[in-house]
Amino acid sequence: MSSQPVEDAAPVGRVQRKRGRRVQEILSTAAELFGERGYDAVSLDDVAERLDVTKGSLYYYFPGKDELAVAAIETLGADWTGRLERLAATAEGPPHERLRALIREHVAIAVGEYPAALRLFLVPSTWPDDPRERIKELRRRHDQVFRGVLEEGLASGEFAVTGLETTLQCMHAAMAQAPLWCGGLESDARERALDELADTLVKLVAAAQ
Amino acid sequence: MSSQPVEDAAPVGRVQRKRGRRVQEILSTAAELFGERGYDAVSLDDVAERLDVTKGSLYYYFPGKDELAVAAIETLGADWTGRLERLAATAEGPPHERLRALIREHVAIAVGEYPAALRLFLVPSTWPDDPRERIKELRRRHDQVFRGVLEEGLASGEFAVTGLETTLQCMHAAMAQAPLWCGGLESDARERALDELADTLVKLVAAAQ
DNA sequence: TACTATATTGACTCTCGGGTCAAAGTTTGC
DNA sequence: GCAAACTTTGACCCGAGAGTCAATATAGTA
Repeated sequence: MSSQPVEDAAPVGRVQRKRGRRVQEILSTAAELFGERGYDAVSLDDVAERLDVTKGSLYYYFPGKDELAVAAIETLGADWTGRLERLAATAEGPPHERLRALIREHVAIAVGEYPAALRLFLVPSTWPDDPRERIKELRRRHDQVFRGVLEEGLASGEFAVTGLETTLQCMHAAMAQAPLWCGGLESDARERALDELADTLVKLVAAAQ
Repeated sequence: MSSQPVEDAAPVGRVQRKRGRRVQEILSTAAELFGERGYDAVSLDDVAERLDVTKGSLYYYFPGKDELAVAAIETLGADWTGRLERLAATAEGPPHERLRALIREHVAIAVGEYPAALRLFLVPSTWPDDPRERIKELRRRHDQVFRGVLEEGLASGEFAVTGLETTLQCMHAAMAQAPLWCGGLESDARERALDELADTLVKLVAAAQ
């Protein structure tokens, strides 16, 4: 929004870029941790330890835990949604196959990398509006990937739903909870469980034939 | 709350029964609070305040926060499941109507009374086995109500599922998250949203005809 | 090399919330 | 009425974890 003087905006000095890279390192480490355990269960000491620095350093880059967490969650969300968007763009086949692939990839990421993602969307309602809005925005962009495929299938008559948004919410909920009940399974059993989950969720859009 | 005492009260003295009643008061108040906000967001001072006593009193009845919380969650779960069991026992009609009624009642309770119930099942994995097992047991009994209706419909051929347990997990997940996305709606809009949710979830068991 | 900007440290403060306990208050039973 | 049992209080301890900051180390630059 607020544009800066030209010399500050475009070609930032080497030092600035280095700082930028450091910020990214911190965010990506923090995203890992928050994705594994959720906001409450991660302390700044935890983040610092995984980065091999001390807590004080983090305050050189972020004003506080909340800001770091929101930025980390945005990093996590951008990564996750980005991968789904790429899949949606390249996947071939009829809508139900593409939808199934999306679901399958989503839960694979959830179970394997961000098992606590569910907790991240349970933002305490005591948080200020700005960060809550930013997290909702992540969710919107994420849902948009699924919504696209759903609308495609609805247009072609291959899908039918009671309500589009409700269907999306149900899918999202079931996928988000997947780590809870198949996180502990052996890898082959887990694969089968996730396959079954995908098949089950595809039923939500089945056209009565 | 319409629950019967969870604790088996063997000892008979008047004093003992009075103590038992006090325990139930505490549990039912604590269940309210934990159901509203979840474990982490409720302090013992909060529980004590709603009971118009001080924190110290709680330690006269429970050895610590965890024990109080687990007992309160069991109270909450017994109340909730009891209401669903009663509904399942009295409801008339074909399986899909009875299932729909169960779903509708479940989300009504979730949204109206225990909006944070979702958090209660996100038990930190650092907890000891005993309480975690007790909470899982609650979940089992709860699922059993739905499983009963599902099996009935499957037996009659009115339902078809990809996998019974997976279907249950999906239903449970979607119902648990309902408070997140229709908690803020006006009451009539909310009723419509919950109706739509119930219709959507019933699709999970639709037999391909 | 010397000087400056940047980055990191570690010891510090502060608050919150779980848990303890002796003392005071209340109820019970004789 | 009164002693014993039961219940509640409120002041206290403690550890965890967020946040602060002067001192120090490192990197960049002339």
